Amino acid sequence: MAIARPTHRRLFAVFDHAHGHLSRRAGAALAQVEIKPAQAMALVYLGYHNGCQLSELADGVGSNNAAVTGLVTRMEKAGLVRRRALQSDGRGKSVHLTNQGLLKREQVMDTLRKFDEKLSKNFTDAEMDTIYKFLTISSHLGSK
Amino acid sequence: MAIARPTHRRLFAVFDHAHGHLSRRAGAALAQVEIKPAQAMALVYLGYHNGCQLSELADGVGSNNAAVTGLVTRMEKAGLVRRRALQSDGRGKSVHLTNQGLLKREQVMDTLRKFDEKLSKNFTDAEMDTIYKFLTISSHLGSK
DNA sequence: ACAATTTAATTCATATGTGTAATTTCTTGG
DNA sequence: CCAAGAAATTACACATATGAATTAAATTGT
Repeated sequence: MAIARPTHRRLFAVFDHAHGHLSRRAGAALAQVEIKPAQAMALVYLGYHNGCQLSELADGVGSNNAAVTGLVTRMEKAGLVRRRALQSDGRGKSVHLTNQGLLKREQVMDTLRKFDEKLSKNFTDAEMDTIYKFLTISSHLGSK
Repeated sequence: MAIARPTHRRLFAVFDHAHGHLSRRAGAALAQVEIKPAQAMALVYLGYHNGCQLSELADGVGSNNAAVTGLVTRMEKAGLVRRRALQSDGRGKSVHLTNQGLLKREQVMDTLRKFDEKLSKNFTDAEMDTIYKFLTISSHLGSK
């Protein structure tokens, strides 16, 4: 057999392609609750780690510090979160959900729950475990 | 069992998180051949569909028409591709790899091949089939 | 204590993606 | 042929991501 493991070829290209389409679909769904995907992801993460620092949020949403600075600034302007200086470390700042941010997060969670169901409904539990494992490992290949 | 299919929860969030990290890693690898991920994806696609129209390229890289206009403009400026008017349809334009673009594409393919190998080495063929199926289906949930 | 290093956040220039509107060019029904 | 609609591309405003450089604050080695 001359062609080995053909389905494994161009894995990143296929992954990136899928992300482009999925991200657009998710964006359309999230537009119904008037929020952009990046801000929605930040809201979801903050629900589990409210009051974390900007750096942690950056890693939590798969982004970097520079991107999160702008993201949090826009979200602050929209009244979804607010920064607070750390007493323990003069360099760091923590990010906190406002009441409005909490409310928006619930709408986001509802929207994403439906979206996730559509995404996973054609797969068995075992298959989803494999997919989840792949995504998790990919996130930690070189977190730095 | 109160908690059903826990690993399936927050699927899109996990996917987006993984893409963020992977994309950064790929960007670092591709920086060695001095090209950005989006342009690299376009080069890869054009290798298989040289001379296609902008619209087809947009779908091929999981993006949209407006994004591709700017992308092709930057790539044209970099000497990697060039636009050509269609004789058959005055509205459309086709995109063609230059010799420089072809050369760059080979470097990109080498870089991505190594990257893909790292990504897939912890999975069996059967698991990769599942992952590939998930990514492919995700791309076609609602292409438009 | 102090200089060198490290770390957190920011700023900047640039690249990229998205929706909406405008432009130009087909295509089609009357 | 002409008006209406559809299609391909572009223009525009804005949100987002990245690397590099900057600033301020903490840490470390001596």
